[in-house]
Amino acid sequence: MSQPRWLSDEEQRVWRDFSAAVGMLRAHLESQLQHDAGMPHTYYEVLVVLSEAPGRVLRMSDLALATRSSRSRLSHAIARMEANGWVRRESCPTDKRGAFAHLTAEGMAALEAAAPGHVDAVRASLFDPLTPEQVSQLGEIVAAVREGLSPRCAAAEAEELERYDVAE
Amino acid sequence: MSQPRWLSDEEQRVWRDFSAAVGMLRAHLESQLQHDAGMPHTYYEVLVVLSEAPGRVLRMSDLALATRSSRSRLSHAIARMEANGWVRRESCPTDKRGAFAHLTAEGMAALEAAAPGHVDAVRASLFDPLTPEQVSQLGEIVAAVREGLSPRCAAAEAEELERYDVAE
DNA sequence: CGAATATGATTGAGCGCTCAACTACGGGTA
DNA sequence: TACCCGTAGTTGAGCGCTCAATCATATTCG
Repeated sequence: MSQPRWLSDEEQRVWRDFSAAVGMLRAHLESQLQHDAGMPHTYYEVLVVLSEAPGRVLRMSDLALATRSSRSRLSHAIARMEANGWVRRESCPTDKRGAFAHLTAEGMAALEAAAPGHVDAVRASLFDPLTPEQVSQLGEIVAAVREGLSPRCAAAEAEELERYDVAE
Repeated sequence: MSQPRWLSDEEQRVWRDFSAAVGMLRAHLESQLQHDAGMPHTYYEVLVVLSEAPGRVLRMSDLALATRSSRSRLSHAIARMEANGWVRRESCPTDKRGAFAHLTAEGMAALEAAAPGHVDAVRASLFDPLTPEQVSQLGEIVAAVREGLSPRCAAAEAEELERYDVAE
């Protein structure tokens, strides 16, 4: 750990290309959605998850988990989306702390209006440049990265807690 | 174009995993840099590019190009980084509109302090979960995506201009 | 030359995100 | 019952980003 292990030449090249490609992809999709549908990509993801939930309703916490978002971020997001008429908040009768987020008809309409353009953009910028073989390779690669990252978060949290224990 | 072409099941699965993996990776690296070095990843990239430039100086426009950033974003960023003492602005004598961004010794020190932790995080979260073969596959994939995205930007710009021509 | 246009860079407003409180409620234990 | 801690969700401040407008200087062309 003391001696920094730098990246190999190939790793460095791959990392820089990766960083650039992902950055450009994000920027491209973000701007496409913003221009054509007037929403950021994260809001789009919220609409997608809600639209697939039974009854188009989800507890805030579950929605945050499904969108890999913090509760705070989701809370701010839902506030805006509620102002847009895309979502309605409902309080939970069994747990008075809880809140539901309910997709409205207008929210569903906004999603349906946004989806085709977004899907086209995703295909054009990600899948079209790749061979079918590369698509399947990419599938395994991102699955491995995701796998490696999930426990890592847990470990970081544990370390964080441990630090608190030591400090106090 | 009129009938929306949806993603295949595999494409959808790959896209969602990709989106999740990239999001988690970004969040992880961003928070690591913010916690350990007190800077966002974009500032880190500015420091890297400046540190590799001859004389550690670059024109604002060139720096924006190299970091794939808008001039506006870079201008705001350099303003903060100058306040941090990491960068010094200098006016260009031959073109009075121009400005140079010059990496200071403190900026170099900040980069050197941040680099090992960041590189460790990149390796741990991206390269360690992958086989060497997957790394090389990923290299070709991101190169293809990047390639596909660069002309696409140019095309979008052209279309944008055309729209203005038609409108007025 | 002089007017129109193009280019380099900055600015301010508005938005989404993070972080650290904070409120409010639920569940466990003495 | 009363207390304490954990959980659900919200809030406000601060930051980085985008977008459009602006300023100053180059360049092009009638």
